Amino acid sequence: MVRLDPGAVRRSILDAAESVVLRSGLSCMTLEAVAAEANMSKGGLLHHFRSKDELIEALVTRSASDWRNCYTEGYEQADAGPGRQVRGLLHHCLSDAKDRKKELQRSSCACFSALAQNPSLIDPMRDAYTELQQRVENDGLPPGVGAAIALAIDGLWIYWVLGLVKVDQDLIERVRGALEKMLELSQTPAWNSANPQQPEAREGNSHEMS
Amino acid sequence: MVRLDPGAVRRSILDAAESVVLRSGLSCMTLEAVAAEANMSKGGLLHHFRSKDELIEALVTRSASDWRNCYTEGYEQADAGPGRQVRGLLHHCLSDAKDRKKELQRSSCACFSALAQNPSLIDPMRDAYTELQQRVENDGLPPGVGAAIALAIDGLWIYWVLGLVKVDQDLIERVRGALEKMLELSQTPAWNSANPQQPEAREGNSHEMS
DNA sequence: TGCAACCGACCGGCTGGACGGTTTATACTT
DNA sequence: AAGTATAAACCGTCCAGCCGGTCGGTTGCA
Repeated sequence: MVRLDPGAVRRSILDAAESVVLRSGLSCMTLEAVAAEANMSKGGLLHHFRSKDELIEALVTRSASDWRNCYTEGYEQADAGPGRQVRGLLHHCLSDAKDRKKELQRSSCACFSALAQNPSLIDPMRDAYTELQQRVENDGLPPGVGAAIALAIDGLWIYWVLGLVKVDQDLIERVRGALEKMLELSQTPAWNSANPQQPEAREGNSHEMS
Repeated sequence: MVRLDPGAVRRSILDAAESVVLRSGLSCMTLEAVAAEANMSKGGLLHHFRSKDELIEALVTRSASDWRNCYTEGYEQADAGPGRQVRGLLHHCLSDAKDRKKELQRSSCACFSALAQNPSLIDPMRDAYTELQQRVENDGLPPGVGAAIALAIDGLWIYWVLGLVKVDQDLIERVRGALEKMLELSQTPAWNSANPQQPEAREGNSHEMS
């Protein structure tokens, strides 16, 4: 048995926890179950995570950082110019990179479940999403376009993660096609001459949804 | 004390359960806590729901039916013609009908949490979303457009429900504006002449995300 | 009288966590 | 090289609290 670096054990425990959640749901994510999945005893597990809450927190943190990596990678791989982040998302998140996506799905799914259990741990996740929102707003596109595209991608993603609709490759391609056309047209004069029905005079409330 | 119709008690219990989940998270949704919130004893609660699972199932079912009502109402209120369902969504789901939205948020949030506990209860929710997906695909718009708009709206909705980003009225308006322009342009020749980067030759895999 | 609504005490199983002990690997000493 | 010290990693048992669910009883409307 080769000595692993300390982080590796923690990672393998987190993997185990995700497996348990994915297989049987959050209510089955007991310390014992996680320990068994990680091939160790509960005592050993508690040596690495001082409490169940700490384990859950680590789960969320890792998932947030995975997500952050995902969209920054997408950004870096996209050509420079307006809409770089959005193009990165479209290519990176709707691509066929099966394995990485599987991993992200695992972690996202477990993370959402964990957050349901303890909503106060949402901060790292919110930070990641808020950062993406800002990146996309400052992407050199007309207002709302980047946000709309990012939202659609996230919607698709969450549908998939939660199993709310069957997300097949056809749906992905149709959506991707529509979003790409939107992206392209948003950079032509046609976009600004478009005349969506007048937003009826907004009454002065500035209430926020949340 | 006026005699309430039997459904009313069940509804008030469901309301109580949602309140508990919203206030303290799923892990605090014990029968005792729900009963207390509903001003009755645990025994009384169990008289109306034979088990906790039955309570959760009712929570999910009600939330799914609320959601279904939301988008069918939107449809009915929209003018006939292509994109009716999508326009209904845009108007209905991104509108200022604060109260109804608050209610929907409550039920959605609690429902998602409950689903984390027992994923096998997802069916009614999936049915509602799948139906919407179909309605939107058969809405007389170019392929993908309706789906993309519905997804963006849902993404926004889920962001808000889960508290993943701060969804303020400005963001809503920007997104709504972009989606409405997309909707309009999708019905002009400019849409079909748009030439999104060729989807690279699809390899023959037809794997689905889920 | 009957029946539905409701109460609250109780039970048993589960689970998080504490804890004392054991193994294993590295560091230090001679 | 051999012995020894030290600490980290890990184990398995135990306990106490919690929580879902049961059940016998009570109330109050029809």
